[in-house]
Amino acid sequence: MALDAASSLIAAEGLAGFSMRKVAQAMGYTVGNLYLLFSNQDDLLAEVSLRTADAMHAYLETQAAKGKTPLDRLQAISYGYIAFAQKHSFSWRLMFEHRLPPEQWNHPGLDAKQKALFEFVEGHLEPLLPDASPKELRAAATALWSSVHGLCVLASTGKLNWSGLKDARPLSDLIVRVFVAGLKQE
Amino acid sequence: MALDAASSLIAAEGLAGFSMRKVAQAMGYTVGNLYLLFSNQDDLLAEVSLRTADAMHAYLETQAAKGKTPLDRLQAISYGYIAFAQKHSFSWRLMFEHRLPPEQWNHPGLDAKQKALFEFVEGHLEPLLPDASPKELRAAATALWSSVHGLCVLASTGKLNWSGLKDARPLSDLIVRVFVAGLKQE
DNA sequence: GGCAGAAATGATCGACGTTCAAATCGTCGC
DNA sequence: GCGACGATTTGAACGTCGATCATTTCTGCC
Repeated sequence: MALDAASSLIAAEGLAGFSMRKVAQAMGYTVGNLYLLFSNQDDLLAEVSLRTADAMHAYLETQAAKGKTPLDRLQAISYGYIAFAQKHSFSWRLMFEHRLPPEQWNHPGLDAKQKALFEFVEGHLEPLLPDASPKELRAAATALWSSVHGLCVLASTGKLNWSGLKDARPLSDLIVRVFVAGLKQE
Repeated sequence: MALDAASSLIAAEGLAGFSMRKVAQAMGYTVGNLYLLFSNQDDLLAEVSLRTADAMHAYLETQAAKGKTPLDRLQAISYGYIAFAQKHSFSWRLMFEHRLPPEQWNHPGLDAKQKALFEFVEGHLEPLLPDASPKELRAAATALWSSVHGLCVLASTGKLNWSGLKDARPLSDLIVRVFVAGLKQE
């Protein structure tokens, strides 16, 4: 329930408006108590990120199921990613803006989530590349998903506003379509 | 020289280790003085980001000049981007991790730099797409550069470590090559 | 009721961004 | 040399933050 309060606060105010005191107040406890549940603020935020990652992954699964062809599914996943990032903007951004102190960069949970997400994409890319080796497939999935992620990042931070491109979805379509077409040709 | 001190501090300790007091101490002044030069911390950091953007742009120009063919040049630019992000990791990350308060999202300087960077890529993509309309060209350049950026972001935050892919450059090559190949086919 | 162990508290610390009255400095006329 | 006045610089003060931990409060059991 500390996690509930923290997630709500992040969703409402973002990382900038977040504080341990606000979380404590929202859950009806005092600050000291939070440090009995989490070792520090980073720890709490990492748990919130984990939650968001789970929710996003589940959402992407439902979106992927809507596609008829493999290419449809990849595009549905990309759309879902963009939609999730826009709808839960603060929570989504937390996953990337909250940088753990480097000594625990290899957070076991977060690493596993990252891996699961990439493998999820890999699974949907595989039918389109029947002749690819596992290594090639992994590289292709990583490259494709990094691309979609980059688009999402720039769109969600307003760094594409300078051009008239206010909707990221056509660009997402372009990336997936062109990337898959180029890959088949390799 | 306030900017020099601030840039050095960011380069050395990153956004997490940054404080107005440290900047003041590094330049031999006291904190109050900084607020006569910059309206607040966000303002100072925005100026540091601007500097970094300029330095990066200049560096990418030199890298682009090394390529013989248009495709070579695009790949050289991508390599340069990755190299810059790795070499000046903290400074580069500042440009994206430092999120301005939303009321001044349209910082005139930063927007101009963003635009210049994308148009720079656009200029190098153009020879490869002689038949594209200006709108198609812009979309293609935006998509391509977002992709390279996404790869760079994930690589620089260690979020690709789960797979064995420790070097981002092969993936950069893959993205540029496959993307251009797919585009030609559109 | 009394008591031990668990649970929760909140005063306290140092550091942060930011402000602004006060102190210091530089440069004139005399 | 002196005084004076504007420009420059200071650093104490305010409120908030993450984090700590001695103290208090609660809970279940005899």
